[in-house]
Amino acid sequence: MRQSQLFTKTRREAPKEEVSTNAKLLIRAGYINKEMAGVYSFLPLGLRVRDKIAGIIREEMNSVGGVELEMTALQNQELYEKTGRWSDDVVDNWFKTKLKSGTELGLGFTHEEMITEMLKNHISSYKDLPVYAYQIQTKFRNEERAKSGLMRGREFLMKDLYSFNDNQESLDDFYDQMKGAYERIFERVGLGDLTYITYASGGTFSKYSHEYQTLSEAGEDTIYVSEEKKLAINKEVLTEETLSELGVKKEDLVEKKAIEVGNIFKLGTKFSSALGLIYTDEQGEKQPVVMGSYGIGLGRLMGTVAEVLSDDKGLIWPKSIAPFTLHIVSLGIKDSEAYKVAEELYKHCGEKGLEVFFDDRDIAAGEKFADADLLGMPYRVVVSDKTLKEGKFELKERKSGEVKMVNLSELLAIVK
RNA sequence: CGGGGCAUGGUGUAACGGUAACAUUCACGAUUCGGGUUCGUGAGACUCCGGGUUCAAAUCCCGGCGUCCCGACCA
Repeated sequence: MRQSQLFTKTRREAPKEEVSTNAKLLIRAGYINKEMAGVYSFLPLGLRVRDKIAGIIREEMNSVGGVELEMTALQNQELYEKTGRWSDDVVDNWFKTKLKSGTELGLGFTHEEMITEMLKNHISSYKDLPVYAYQIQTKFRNEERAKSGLMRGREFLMKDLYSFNDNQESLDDFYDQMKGAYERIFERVGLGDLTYITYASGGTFSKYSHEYQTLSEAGEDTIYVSEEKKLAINKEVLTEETLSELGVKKEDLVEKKAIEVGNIFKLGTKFSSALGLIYTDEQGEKQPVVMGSYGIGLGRLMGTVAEVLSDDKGLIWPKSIAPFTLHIVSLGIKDSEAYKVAEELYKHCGEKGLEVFFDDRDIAAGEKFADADLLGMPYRVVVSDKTLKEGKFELKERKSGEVKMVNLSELLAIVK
């Protein structure tokens, strides 16, 4: 893509009301636009990042047998009455609205009820199980306090997978597979080193649920990390009992702030019993389906990467989720030799299947460099009279700042 | 939901109770061309909304909306 075609503009300064690093940088760089507290639009570059994240999540969900669908945001009251979750006293972050007829509706903050109800049309025998269905869909939560940019929003895209198994053992087995999938997701988006599986409160049907927590001062959660075991314990379940069960000593744990980037949860038969999602087993007995749910907030994940992988100059995207891999900066004005060479390079890289962003604008070099740093593509290549004289390209890695003079094939090999 | 802060051109900041200023941005013209170059000319504001005090309110007081932070909450 040519930068001259991108309508978003970078800013020198972040809006004063934004304090969090992720919001400041993403707004300054033109990745997102704030509509109101906790509600952000995704602009072209931001959308590309979010789509990349979605792609990684899809691959990993599919790899453990997930099948994608999409449910609606509008949800009906009756369904939630059956599980007791319609009342504002029980769920305090509902957005509710009404049909013209006066019938009340809810804007979905989650989809356990809806998918369970829907699957009654599709599951009746043990032969129909397991079912692993997921979606990447917009959730609405009327948070009393939205905060920290993309970290806690009122409208946000979430991947939610729901598992349906015939018994606890098969649920447990799938649950472990999901742990693997989640680890791979966080690894692939560049947060692997900072992300810990974290034991958290499990609710009615299981002792623990698991959160994936990424270390960051911007986090809302306090966790206790065991570096040795590569796990953490949420403050909310830090008890003697937990410690002995996990085989860790209190003194080996380090208290840290962290961002919850994902969570997985065994639901048991809470929803299937309440809504009547029943199957017939091999013996002809009726049994409630055993469920689990598994969430990742895409915006929050993107915000987390922006938060922990950036520096004072701007964003630093891992190649896997960068909007573009290579940022070509031409320092020549239109029709100059440098511009022509840069354009050739742009076309050539495009033909090679590289995702390239071409700064073809006729502005000062300093501004281009500042923008490139702010936008944070993994690699920047400069084409100028200086580099032409040497017959090479100047390649800079955003993360390390390392600069190399390379020829075309070297360039392609590194950036690939 | 408790507590606290902030609201002024698109953005960031000034302005003792007395004509709203500067930077940036934007437009035009030069200049420059490896780290937001330099200069000129212009454009852009019912100072968040509603009340009140005062001869006079961006400024003081009350209420509201918005927003940020701390806490509480958080499948």
